[in-house]
Amino acid sequence: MHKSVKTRIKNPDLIDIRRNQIIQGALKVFIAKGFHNSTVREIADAAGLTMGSLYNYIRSKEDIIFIVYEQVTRSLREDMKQAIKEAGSPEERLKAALRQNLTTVHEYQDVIMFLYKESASLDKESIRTVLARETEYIELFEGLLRDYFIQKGKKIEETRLRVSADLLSYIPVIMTFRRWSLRRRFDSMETVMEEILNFMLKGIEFIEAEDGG
Amino acid sequence: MHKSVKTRIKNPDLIDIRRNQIIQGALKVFIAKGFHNSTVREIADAAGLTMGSLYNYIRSKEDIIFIVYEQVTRSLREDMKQAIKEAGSPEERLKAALRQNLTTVHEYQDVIMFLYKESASLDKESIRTVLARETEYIELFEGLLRDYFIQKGKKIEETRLRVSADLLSYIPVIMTFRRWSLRRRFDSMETVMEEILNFMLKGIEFIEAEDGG
Amino acid sequence: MHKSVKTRIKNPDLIDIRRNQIIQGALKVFIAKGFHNSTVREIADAAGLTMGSLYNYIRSKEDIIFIVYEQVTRSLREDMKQAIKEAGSPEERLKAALRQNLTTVHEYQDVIMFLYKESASLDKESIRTVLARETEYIELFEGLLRDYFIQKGKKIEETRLRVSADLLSYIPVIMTFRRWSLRRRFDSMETVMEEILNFMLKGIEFIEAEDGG
Amino acid sequence: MHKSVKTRIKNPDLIDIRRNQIIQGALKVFIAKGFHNSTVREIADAAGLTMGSLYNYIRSKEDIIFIVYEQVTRSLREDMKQAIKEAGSPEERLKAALRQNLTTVHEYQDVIMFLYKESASLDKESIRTVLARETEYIELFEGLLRDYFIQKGKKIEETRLRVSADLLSYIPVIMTFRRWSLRRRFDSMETVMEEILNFMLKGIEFIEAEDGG
DNA sequence: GATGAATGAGCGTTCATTCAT
DNA sequence: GATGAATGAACGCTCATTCAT
Repeated sequence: MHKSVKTRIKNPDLIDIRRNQIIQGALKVFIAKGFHNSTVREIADAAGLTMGSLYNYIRSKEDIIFIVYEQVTRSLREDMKQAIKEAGSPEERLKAALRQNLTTVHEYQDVIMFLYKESASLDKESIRTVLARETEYIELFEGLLRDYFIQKGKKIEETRLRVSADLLSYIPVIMTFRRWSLRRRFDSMETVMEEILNFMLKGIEFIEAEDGG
Repeated sequence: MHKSVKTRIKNPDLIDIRRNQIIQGALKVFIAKGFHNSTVREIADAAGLTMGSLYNYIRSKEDIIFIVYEQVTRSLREDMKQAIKEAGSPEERLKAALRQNLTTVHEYQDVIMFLYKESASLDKESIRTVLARETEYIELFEGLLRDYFIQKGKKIEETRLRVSADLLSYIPVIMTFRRWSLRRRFDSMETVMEEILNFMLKGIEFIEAEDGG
Repeated sequence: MHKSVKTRIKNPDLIDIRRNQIIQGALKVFIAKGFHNSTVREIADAAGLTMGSLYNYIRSKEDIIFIVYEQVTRSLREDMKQAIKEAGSPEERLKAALRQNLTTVHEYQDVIMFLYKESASLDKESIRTVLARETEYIELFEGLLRDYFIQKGKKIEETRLRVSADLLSYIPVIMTFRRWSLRRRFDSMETVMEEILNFMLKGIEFIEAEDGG
Repeated sequence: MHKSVKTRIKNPDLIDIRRNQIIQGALKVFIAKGFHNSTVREIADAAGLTMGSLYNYIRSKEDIIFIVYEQVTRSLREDMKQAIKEAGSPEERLKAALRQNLTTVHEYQDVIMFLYKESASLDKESIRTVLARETEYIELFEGLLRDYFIQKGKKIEETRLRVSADLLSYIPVIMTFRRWSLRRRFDSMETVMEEILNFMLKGIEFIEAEDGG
């Protein structure tokens, strides 16, 4: 499962157990203080491991952030695939994806925030891996948009479609970056999310001038 | 000018000169290596100051990031005000603002990226200050949207208007966060920017189904 | 056989088997990286043992270097005794010893180097044991020199004889300490060895002004 | 003076003062415990510096051993040059060099021992530098031997001459490696040194069968 | 007001050793 | 008698901050 990061431990089940401890603990600490302000000791504590034991399962602090990224992005991808699978028509599938993205981003704001802020803390090779996963995610939206336009009999503009895929996957993240302000300025985040969904749907010409949520 | 950060120095002109040196130097270093990987020594060198002298104008490393934030966000706000001032009708003003936002974000990608990634390095009080400035910026968009809708004679939906203001000011930042991916997938960033602009305009019902750039 | 280092294991045959594994593995690792840069884990791996098993046969890392010293110096002594046994007259025996010493040192340069460099890593008591073995070796040369001088009918100068014994056994080691330099400056090590032999023979007045090798 | 090792300090006089403190302190610690068993903290203490201050003058623990090597070998070279300068004829100069080498090695046994044992602890580049210095030293002996043979009108055998240079510079070191044994077995080290000198002189055919010291 | 050497707490990491299974 | 995960003290090193000059 977590094969790409080398370990001194031989028992693969134990590796999974401990790595999950590490991921949970690290995520808590990283969210609270950011990668650079988190010490390995804190992470070990949060993971319920001793320093020495932690280092039996990773080789460096950077390995920790990498396995956290791996796990979180995998989990997000799987949630998304699950959400789509349950929908029927291309239109429903696209809408389901947009909703899923919104609710996931909302639900895991802290984690999402962490992902965006600390990507620079990954080493070169890890960044490549993570970007590849991100691209997968975007391409999923591309596919959904393509299917939708085909079904609608609309002409597909490649550039527009691909830019839209980027925008659609990212726009919900704005909620995360502006959350302090949004919470103060709006009664419920659900309303905000509806408005964002509308904005996105209009943006891709889904709806022509329907009014509201 | 830079009064909010305490200093040991009496001569106010000197304070401004030195603070600007610090800001320019620090920005260069921060963009290259991030806040945590930049040492105060490097910042001092980049600013053309000695360690001791630097500490005559700031009290801590965190002061540095704060004055950089202050300066950069002020500069962005001023550029925006300038851009709007030159436009005529509410519609032109809004469009000018959207374009200005896009081009500024594009031009100062590194700086924008730095602003977003390192906000966690600001202390509580600084964050409050910076968020207040950000809110000013958003409110500027709110005003432009309001004027535009009034002129158009459209009914103003408060929530939608305010969410849109958030989205419009932040969507261009997507370019920054996804730049590596976008550069690889698109021939020119100008095309991408046009598509983003279209997406935003549609999002706020500016255009009804025009097709293209 | 390896009784002096305490062990938890009862079966003496197994002790010998495992100790030999340890010695062979450790020697390989020590030669490659030196004592301090070798980890017990590496030694265990090289010996084909697990960490836990290794510690059933030694009590500490220092025990390992000690049993390696024991084994290597015993082996060198036995080779020397063998070489002498085969020679006839005192003169032949002395020359055989000098040649054997030279070729052994040449052949086992890495091991010899290790012995000299890492002696400081032995604990006080081990050093005493090892030095005693070394003295045996020197005394062997003393005996050979004494026999030779008696046969020659020469007056024996005790001090000179004993100092010579030290010099004769150690001069070949110069090859080891200066090997990089010697390799660069001379075509063949065989020539160098001949010259060293000549030098030693002259030093003990063996040869009076013969010229060459 | 100590230019080759980078430092954060600007005042060159201070660099020399502190580096000398470091060298003296480090040498004490290294001699007592060897390079690997010495901690940087111990070295800092022995040098009368704090950890942080020490690291203002060197960049790594390996830098410390390098500047120690530099200083010690320079000092040995200078002593040797001084000793030769004062002698007259080639014969006298050669003898002076041999004596100087013997007495220096005797006097600085601990330091010499350290030099020979810990050369492996130098990094690649430092080893090159140190070996170059060593070669200088050997070549000095080569030159003295050459002058001597020319003066004597003897035919010069290149290989023999060069091997002899190696042997002559190194043989005294045997005293250092065997010191515990020698001290026990001989009344005075002066006698031992005389015998070694004789051995060397005979080895290079200086003396033909004179008897004794 | 400028200088830059000094400080020391705290970081990431290693590894000899133990001991429950 | 073998296994290998757990341990934690100690290592080399960094760097924001201070302060005598």
